[in-house]
Amino acid sequence: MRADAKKNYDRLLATAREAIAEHGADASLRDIARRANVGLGTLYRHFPTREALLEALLRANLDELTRQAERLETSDAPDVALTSWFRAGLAFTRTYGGVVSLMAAALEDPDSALHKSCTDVRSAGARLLQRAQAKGLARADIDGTDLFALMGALAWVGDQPAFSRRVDHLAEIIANALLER
Amino acid sequence: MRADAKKNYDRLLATAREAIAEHGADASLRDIARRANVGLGTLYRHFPTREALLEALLRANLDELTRQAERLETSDAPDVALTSWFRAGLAFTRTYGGVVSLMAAALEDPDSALHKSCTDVRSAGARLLQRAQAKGLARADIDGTDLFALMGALAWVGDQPAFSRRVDHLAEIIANALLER
DNA sequence: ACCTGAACACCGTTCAAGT
DNA sequence: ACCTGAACACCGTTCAAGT
Repeated sequence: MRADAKKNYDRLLATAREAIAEHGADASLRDIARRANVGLGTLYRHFPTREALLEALLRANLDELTRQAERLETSDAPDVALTSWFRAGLAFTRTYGGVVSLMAAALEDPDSALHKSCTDVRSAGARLLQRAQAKGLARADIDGTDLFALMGALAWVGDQPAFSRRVDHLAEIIANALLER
Repeated sequence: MRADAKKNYDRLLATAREAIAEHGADASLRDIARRANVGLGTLYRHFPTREALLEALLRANLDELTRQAERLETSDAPDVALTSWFRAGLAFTRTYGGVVSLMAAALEDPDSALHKSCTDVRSAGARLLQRAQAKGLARADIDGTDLFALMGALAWVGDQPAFSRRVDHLAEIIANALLER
Protein backbone atom coordinates (compact mmCIF):
# COMPACT_ATOMS: atom_id res chain seq x y z
CA MET A 1 0.00 0.00 0.00
CA ARG A 2 1.26 3.43 -0.92
CA ALA A 3 2.24 5.69 1.96
CA ASP A 4 -0.53 8.24 1.37
CA ALA A 5 -3.10 5.45 1.05
CA LYS A 6 -1.93 3.91 4.30
CA LYS A 7 -2.27 7.27 6.02
CA ASN A 8 -5.86 7.65 4.81
CA TYR A 9 -6.66 4.09 5.80
CA ASP A 10 -5.38 4.62 9.32
CA ARG A 11 -7.12 7.91 9.74
CA LEU A 12 -10.40 6.47 8.50
CA LEU A 13 -10.17 3.60 10.94
CA ALA A 14 -9.40 5.87 13.89
CA THR A 15 -12.27 8.19 13.00
CA ALA A 16 -14.63 5.28 12.47
CA ARG A 17 -13.70 3.93 15.89
CA GLU A 18 -14.75 7.19 17.50
CA ALA A 19 -17.89 7.64 15.43
CA ILE A 20 -19.10 4.08 15.95
CA ALA A 21 -18.35 4.18 19.65
CA GLU A 22 -20.47 7.29 19.78
CA HIS A 23 -23.34 6.52 17.39
CA GLY A 24 -23.29 2.75 17.11
CA ALA A 25 -22.83 0.44 14.15
CA ASP A 26 -25.12 2.50 11.93
CA ALA A 27 -23.07 5.69 12.23
CA SER A 28 -23.02 7.82 9.09
CA LEU A 29 -20.26 6.77 6.69
CA ARG A 30 -20.39 10.19 5.08
CA ASP A 31 -19.75 11.76 8.45
CA ILE A 32 -16.80 9.45 9.06
CA ALA A 33 -15.20 10.42 5.75
CA ARG A 34 -15.83 14.08 6.51
CA ARG A 35 -14.34 13.90 9.99
CA ALA A 36 -11.33 12.00 8.62
CA ASN A 37 -10.76 14.75 6.01
CA VAL A 38 -11.01 12.20 3.25
CA GLY A 39 -13.18 12.00 0.15
CA LEU A 40 -16.22 9.75 0.37
CA GLY A 41 -14.89 7.65 -2.47
CA THR A 42 -11.72 6.98 -0.51
CA LEU A 43 -13.70 5.47 2.31
CA TYR A 44 -15.46 3.18 -0.17
CA ARG A 45 -12.17 2.29 -1.81
CA HIS A 46 -10.70 1.06 1.46
CA PHE A 47 -13.91 -0.35 2.89
CA PRO A 48 -16.33 -1.34 0.12
CA THR A 49 -19.09 -2.16 2.62
CA ARG A 50 -20.03 -1.16 6.13
CA GLU A 51 -19.24 -4.75 7.13
CA ALA A 52 -15.71 -4.38 5.79
CA LEU A 53 -15.20 -1.31 7.96
CA LEU A 54 -16.53 -3.08 11.01
CA GLU A 55 -14.46 -6.11 10.25
CA ALA A 56 -11.32 -3.98 10.34
CA LEU A 57 -12.54 -2.41 13.56
CA LEU A 58 -13.54 -5.63 15.31
CA ARG A 59 -11.06 -8.18 13.98
CA ALA A 60 -8.67 -7.76 16.90
CA ASN A 61 -11.46 -8.04 19.49
CA LEU A 62 -13.13 -11.01 17.81
CA ASP A 63 -9.84 -12.85 17.38
CA GLU A 64 -9.06 -12.23 21.03
CA LEU A 65 -12.46 -13.63 21.98
CA THR A 66 -11.73 -16.75 19.96
CA ARG A 67 -8.29 -17.17 21.50
CA GLN A 68 -9.69 -16.62 24.97
CA ALA A 69 -12.04 -19.55 24.42
CA GLU A 70 -9.07 -21.71 23.47
CA ARG A 71 -7.18 -20.66 26.59
CA LEU A 72 -10.15 -21.33 28.84
CA GLU A 73 -10.53 -24.75 27.28
CA THR A 74 -7.24 -25.91 28.76
CA SER A 75 -7.29 -24.03 32.04
CA ASP A 76 -10.61 -23.70 33.84
CA ALA A 77 -13.28 -26.20 34.81
CA PRO A 78 -15.69 -26.70 31.89
CA ASP A 79 -18.67 -24.96 33.50
CA VAL A 80 -16.63 -22.03 34.80
CA ALA A 81 -14.88 -21.70 31.45
CA LEU A 82 -18.21 -21.57 29.63
CA THR A 83 -19.79 -18.89 31.77
CA SER A 84 -16.59 -16.84 31.93
CA TRP A 85 -16.39 -16.80 28.15
CA PHE A 86 -20.06 -15.96 27.85
CA ARG A 87 -19.52 -12.91 30.03
CA ALA A 88 -16.41 -11.93 28.07
CA GLY A 89 -18.38 -12.05 24.84
CA LEU A 90 -21.03 -9.85 26.34
CA ALA A 91 -18.41 -7.40 27.57
CA PHE A 92 -16.96 -7.11 24.06
CA THR A 93 -20.41 -6.23 22.83
CA ARG A 94 -20.56 -3.18 25.02
CA THR A 95 -17.78 -1.34 23.19
CA TYR A 96 -19.90 -0.68 20.11
CA GLY A 97 -23.67 -0.43 20.22
CA GLY A 98 -25.82 -2.23 17.71
CA VAL A 99 -22.99 -4.37 16.44
CA VAL A 100 -24.57 -7.74 17.21
CA SER A 101 -27.31 -7.35 14.62
CA LEU A 102 -24.65 -7.03 11.94
CA MET A 103 -22.83 -10.03 13.38
CA ALA A 104 -26.01 -12.10 13.38
CA ALA A 105 -26.62 -11.17 9.75
CA ALA A 106 -22.99 -12.02 8.92
CA LEU A 107 -23.46 -15.57 10.19
CA GLU A 108 -26.02 -16.11 7.44
CA ASP A 109 -24.09 -14.35 4.67
CA PRO A 110 -20.89 -16.08 3.51
CA ASP A 111 -20.03 -13.01 1.44
CA SER A 112 -20.06 -10.66 4.41
CA ALA A 113 -16.65 -9.36 5.42
CA LEU A 114 -17.62 -10.26 8.99
CA HIS A 115 -18.59 -13.83 8.16
CA LYS A 116 -15.37 -15.62 9.10
CA SER A 117 -14.75 -13.71 12.34
CA CYS A 118 -18.29 -14.46 13.45
CA THR A 119 -18.35 -18.13 12.57
CA ASP A 120 -14.96 -18.49 14.28
CA VAL A 121 -16.37 -16.99 17.44
CA ARG A 122 -19.38 -19.27 17.20
CA SER A 123 -17.13 -22.33 16.77
CA ALA A 124 -14.99 -21.33 19.71
CA GLY A 125 -18.08 -21.00 21.88
CA ALA A 126 -19.48 -24.26 20.58
CA ARG A 127 -16.34 -26.11 21.65
CA LEU A 128 -16.50 -24.69 25.18
CA LEU A 129 -20.14 -25.67 25.30
CA GLN A 130 -19.55 -29.21 24.05
CA ARG A 131 -16.79 -29.72 26.58
CA ALA A 132 -19.14 -28.75 29.41
CA GLN A 133 -21.92 -30.88 27.94
CA ALA A 134 -19.63 -33.91 27.73
CA LYS A 135 -19.08 -33.71 31.50
CA GLY A 136 -22.80 -33.18 32.12
CA LEU A 137 -22.10 -29.63 33.30
CA ALA A 138 -24.20 -27.82 30.69
CA ARG A 139 -27.67 -28.53 29.37
CA ALA A 140 -27.59 -30.81 26.36
CA ASP A 141 -30.33 -29.15 24.30
CA ILE A 142 -28.40 -26.13 23.03
CA ASP A 143 -25.65 -25.60 20.46
CA GLY A 144 -23.15 -22.95 19.45
CA THR A 145 -25.73 -20.98 17.51
CA ASP A 146 -27.98 -20.84 20.58
CA LEU A 147 -25.05 -19.59 22.63
CA PHE A 148 -24.38 -16.87 20.06
CA ALA A 149 -28.08 -15.98 19.96
CA LEU A 150 -28.25 -15.59 23.74
CA MET A 151 -25.15 -13.41 23.77
CA GLY A 152 -26.72 -11.29 21.04
CA ALA A 153 -30.01 -11.12 22.92
CA LEU A 154 -28.25 -9.83 26.03
CA ALA A 155 -26.26 -7.38 23.93
CA TRP A 156 -29.59 -6.07 22.64
CA VAL A 157 -30.74 -5.66 26.22
CA GLY A 158 -27.56 -3.72 26.96
CA ASP A 159 -28.21 -1.46 23.96
CA GLN A 160 -31.59 -0.33 25.29
CA PRO A 161 -31.35 2.52 27.80
CA ALA A 162 -34.48 1.21 29.52
CA PHE A 163 -32.79 -2.11 30.26
CA SER A 164 -29.04 -1.60 30.32
CA ARG A 165 -28.92 -1.27 34.11
CA ARG A 166 -30.21 -4.84 34.38
CA VAL A 167 -28.07 -6.54 31.77
CA ASP A 168 -25.49 -7.96 34.17
CA HIS A 169 -28.18 -9.39 36.36
CA LEU A 170 -30.04 -10.93 33.43
CA ALA A 171 -26.78 -12.28 32.03
CA GLU A 172 -26.16 -14.10 35.28
CA ILE A 173 -29.59 -15.68 35.19
CA ILE A 174 -29.12 -16.85 31.62
CA ALA A 175 -25.57 -18.04 32.20
CA ASN A 176 -26.87 -20.15 35.06
CA ALA A 177 -29.65 -21.49 32.88
CA LEU A 178 -26.99 -22.78 30.48
CA LEU A 179 -25.66 -25.01 33.24
CA GLU A 180 -28.98 -26.46 34.40
CA ARG A 181 -30.01 -30.10 34.16
CA MET B 1 -63.36 13.87 12.01
CA ARG B 2 -64.52 14.83 8.54
CA ALA B 3 -65.54 11.97 6.28
CA ASP B 4 -62.69 12.46 3.79
CA ALA B 5 -60.19 12.70 6.63
CA LYS B 6 -61.49 9.49 8.14
CA LYS B 7 -61.11 7.78 4.79
CA ASN B 8 -57.47 8.88 4.51
CA TYR B 9 -56.83 7.86 8.10
CA ASP B 10 -58.17 4.39 7.53
CA ARG B 11 -56.35 3.93 4.28
CA LEU B 12 -53.07 5.06 5.83
CA LEU B 13 -53.47 2.62 8.69
CA ALA B 14 -54.26 -0.29 6.38
CA THR B 15 -51.30 0.50 4.15
CA ALA B 16 -49.01 0.95 7.14
CA ARG B 17 -50.08 -2.44 8.45
CA GLU B 18 -48.98 -4.06 5.21
CA ALA B 19 -45.75 -2.10 4.87
CA ILE B 20 -44.66 -2.65 8.47
CA ALA B 21 -45.55 -6.33 8.34
CA GLU B 22 -43.32 -6.52 5.27
CA HIS B 23 -40.41 -4.21 6.14
CA GLY B 24 -40.58 -3.93 9.91
CA ALA B 25 -41.00 -0.97 12.22
CA ASP B 26 -38.61 1.20 10.23
CA ALA B 27 -40.55 0.95 6.98
CA SER B 28 -40.44 4.10 4.85
CA LEU B 29 -43.16 6.57 5.83
CA ARG B 30 -42.88 8.17 2.41
CA ASP B 31 -43.57 4.83 0.83
CA ILE B 32 -46.62 4.29 3.04
CA ALA B 33 -48.08 7.66 2.04
CA ARG B 34 -47.35 6.89 -1.60
CA ARG B 35 -48.97 3.45 -1.49
CA ALA B 36 -51.97 4.91 0.31
CA ASN B 37 -52.39 7.54 -2.45
CA VAL B 38 -52.14 10.28 0.11
CA GLY B 39 -49.89 13.32 0.41
CA LEU B 40 -46.92 13.00 2.73
CA GLY B 41 -48.23 15.90 4.81
CA THR B 42 -51.48 14.03 5.37
CA LEU B 43 -49.63 11.14 6.93
CA TYR B 44 -47.85 13.56 9.27
CA ARG B 45 -51.13 15.31 10.09
CA HIS B 46 -52.73 12.08 11.25
CA PHE B 47 -49.61 10.57 12.75
CA PRO B 48 -47.15 13.25 13.82
CA THR B 49 -44.49 10.67 14.73
CA ARG B 50 -43.63 7.13 13.74
CA GLU B 51 -44.54 6.14 17.30
CA ALA B 52 -48.02 7.60 16.83
CA LEU B 53 -48.50 5.45 13.75
CA LEU B 54 -47.31 2.35 15.54
CA GLU B 55 -49.46 3.17 18.52
CA ALA B 56 -52.53 3.18 16.28
CA LEU B 57 -51.36 -0.06 14.74
CA LEU B 58 -50.50 -1.85 17.99
CA ARG B 59 -53.01 -0.46 20.47
CA ALA B 60 -55.48 -3.30 19.98
CA ASN B 61 -52.79 -5.96 20.32
CA LEU B 62 -51.16 -4.36 23.35
CA ASP B 63 -54.48 -3.84 25.09
CA GLU B 64 -55.36 -7.44 24.43
CA LEU B 65 -52.03 -8.50 25.93
CA THR B 66 -52.78 -6.48 29.05
CA ARG B 67 -56.28 -7.90 29.35
CA GLN B 68 -54.97 -11.41 28.82
CA ALA B 69 -52.69 -10.94 31.82
CA GLU B 70 -55.70 -9.91 33.90
CA ARG B 71 -57.66 -12.97 32.78
CA LEU B 72 -54.77 -15.31 33.53
CA GLU B 73 -54.45 -13.79 36.98
CA THR B 74 -57.81 -15.14 38.02
CA SER B 75 -57.80 -18.43 36.15
CA ASP B 76 -54.53 -20.30 35.90
CA ALA B 77 -51.97 -21.37 38.46
CA PRO B 78 -49.46 -18.53 39.05
CA ASP B 79 -46.50 -20.22 37.40
CA VAL B 80 -48.47 -21.46 34.40
CA ALA B 81 -50.12 -18.05 34.03
CA LEU B 82 -46.72 -16.34 34.01
CA THR B 83 -45.12 -18.52 31.37
CA SER B 84 -48.28 -18.57 29.24
CA TRP B 85 -48.38 -14.80 29.19
CA PHE B 86 -44.66 -14.61 28.48
CA ARG B 87 -45.18 -16.75 25.41
CA ALA B 88 -48.20 -14.71 24.34
CA GLY B 89 -46.14 -11.53 24.51
CA LEU B 90 -43.47 -13.12 22.39
CA ALA B 91 -46.07 -14.26 19.86
CA PHE B 92 -47.41 -10.71 19.53
CA THR B 93 -43.89 -9.59 18.78
CA ARG B 94 -43.72 -11.77 15.74
CA THR B 95 -46.39 -9.86 13.82
CA TYR B 96 -44.16 -6.84 13.22
CA GLY B 97 -40.38 -7.06 13.08
CA GLY B 98 -38.20 -4.62 14.97
CA VAL B 99 -41.06 -3.28 17.01
CA VAL B 100 -39.61 -4.09 20.42
CA SER B 101 -36.78 -1.59 20.11
CA LEU B 102 -39.35 1.17 19.72
CA MET B 103 -41.29 -0.22 22.65
CA ALA B 104 -38.19 -0.31 24.83
CA ALA B 105 -37.44 3.30 23.93
CA ALA B 106 -41.06 4.24 24.66
CA LEU B 107 -40.74 2.93 28.22
CA GLU B 108 -38.13 5.61 28.86
CA ASP B 109 -39.91 8.44 27.06
CA PRO B 110 -43.13 9.68 28.70
CA ASP B 111 -43.83 11.78 25.61
CA SER B 112 -43.82 8.83 23.25
CA ALA B 113 -47.21 7.92 21.83
CA LEU B 114 -46.38 4.33 22.75
CA HIS B 115 -45.50 5.12 26.36
CA LYS B 116 -48.79 4.28 28.04
CA SER B 117 -49.46 1.07 26.11
CA CYS B 118 -45.98 -0.16 26.96
CA THR B 119 -45.99 0.71 30.64
CA ASP B 120 -49.44 -0.89 30.89
CA VAL B 121 -48.08 -4.10 29.41
CA ARG B 122 -45.14 -3.95 31.79
CA SER B 123 -47.45 -3.46 34.79
CA ALA B 124 -49.65 -6.33 33.70
CA GLY B 125 -46.62 -8.60 33.46
CA ALA B 126 -45.28 -7.35 36.78
CA ARG B 127 -48.51 -8.34 38.52
CA LEU B 128 -48.40 -11.85 37.10
CA LEU B 129 -44.79 -12.08 38.18
CA GLN B 130 -45.47 -10.83 41.71
CA ARG B 131 -48.31 -13.27 42.11
CA ALA B 132 -46.01 -16.15 41.21
CA GLN B 133 -43.25 -14.79 43.44
CA ALA B 134 -45.63 -14.52 46.41
CA LYS B 135 -46.28 -18.26 46.18
CA GLY B 136 -42.58 -18.99 45.77
CA LEU B 137 -43.21 -20.14 42.19
CA ALA B 138 -40.97 -17.60 40.44
CA ARG B 139 -37.50 -16.39 41.26
CA ALA B 140 -37.56 -13.37 43.55
CA ASP B 141 -34.72 -11.39 41.99
CA ILE B 142 -36.50 -10.05 38.90
CA ASP B 143 -39.15 -7.40 38.30
CA GLY B 144 -41.55 -6.32 35.58
CA THR B 145 -38.85 -4.46 33.68
CA ASP B 146 -36.69 -7.59 33.61
CA LEU B 147 -39.63 -9.54 32.27
CA PHE B 148 -40.14 -6.95 29.53
CA ALA B 149 -36.42 -6.95 28.74
CA LEU B 150 -36.35 -10.73 28.35
CA MET B 151 -39.38 -10.67 26.08
CA GLY B 152 -37.67 -8.00 24.02
CA ALA B 153 -34.44 -9.97 23.93
CA LEU B 154 -36.25 -13.02 22.58
CA ALA B 155 -38.10 -10.85 20.09
CA TRP B 156 -34.70 -9.66 18.89
CA VAL B 157 -33.64 -13.30 18.50
CA GLY B 158 -36.79 -13.92 16.46
CA ASP B 159 -35.98 -10.94 14.23
CA GLN B 160 -32.59 -12.36 13.20
CA PRO B 161 -32.84 -14.86 10.33
CA ALA B 162 -29.81 -16.68 11.74
CA PHE B 163 -31.60 -17.38 15.01
CA SER B 164 -35.34 -17.31 14.38
CA ARG B 165 -35.57 -21.09 14.04
CA ARG B 166 -34.39 -21.41 17.65
CA VAL B 167 -36.49 -18.74 19.28
CA ASP B 168 -39.18 -21.08 20.61
CA HIS B 169 -36.61 -23.35 22.13
CA LEU B 170 -34.70 -20.48 23.73
CA ALA B 171 -37.95 -18.98 24.98
CA GLU B 172 -38.74 -22.22 26.77
CA ILE B 173 -35.35 -22.22 28.45
CA ILE B 174 -35.74 -18.64 29.62
CA ALA B 175 -39.35 -19.13 30.71
CA ASN B 176 -38.19 -22.03 32.85
CA ALA B 177 -35.39 -19.93 34.27
CA LEU B 178 -38.01 -17.46 35.49
CA LEU B 179 -39.51 -20.19 37.66
CA GLU B 180 -36.28 -21.45 39.21
CA ARG B 181 -35.34 -21.20 42.87
C1' DA C 1 -60.74 21.79 8.19
C1' DC C 2 -58.06 19.28 5.59
C1' DC C 3 -54.84 18.09 1.76
C1' DT C 4 -50.73 18.54 -1.26
C1' DG C 5 -46.13 18.46 -2.70
C1' DA C 6 -42.06 21.32 -3.00
C1' DA C 7 -38.17 22.43 -0.11
C1' DC C 8 -34.55 21.38 3.07
C1' DA C 9 -31.18 18.69 5.17
C1' DC C 10 -29.68 14.54 5.49
C1' DC C 11 -28.36 9.42 3.83
C1' DG C 12 -25.69 5.28 0.90
C1' DT C 13 -23.51 4.23 -3.36
C1' DT C 14 -21.32 4.90 -7.84
C1' DC C 15 -18.24 6.76 -11.06
C1' DA C 16 -16.08 10.21 -14.30
C1' DA C 17 -12.47 13.27 -13.79
C1' DG C 18 -8.34 14.47 -11.84
C1' DT C 19 -3.23 13.90 -9.71
C1' DA D 1 -2.30 3.87 -7.97
C1' DC D 2 -4.99 6.57 -5.56
C1' DC D 3 -8.09 10.49 -4.48
C1' DT D 4 -12.12 13.62 -5.06
C1' DG D 5 -16.69 15.21 -5.06
C1' DA D 6 -20.65 15.62 -8.05
C1' DA D 7 -24.59 12.84 -9.30
C1' DC D 8 -28.33 9.77 -8.35
C1' DA D 9 -31.84 7.79 -5.74
C1' DC D 10 -33.47 7.52 -1.64
C1' DC D 11 -34.89 9.20 3.42
C1' DG D 12 -37.60 12.20 7.47
C1' DT D 13 -39.68 16.51 8.48
C1' DT D 14 -41.72 21.07 7.74
C1' DC D 15 -44.63 24.38 5.81
C1' DA D 16 -46.60 27.67 2.28
C1' DA D 17 -50.14 27.27 -0.88
C1' DG D 18 -54.31 25.47 -2.21
C1' DT D 19 -59.48 23.53 -1.76
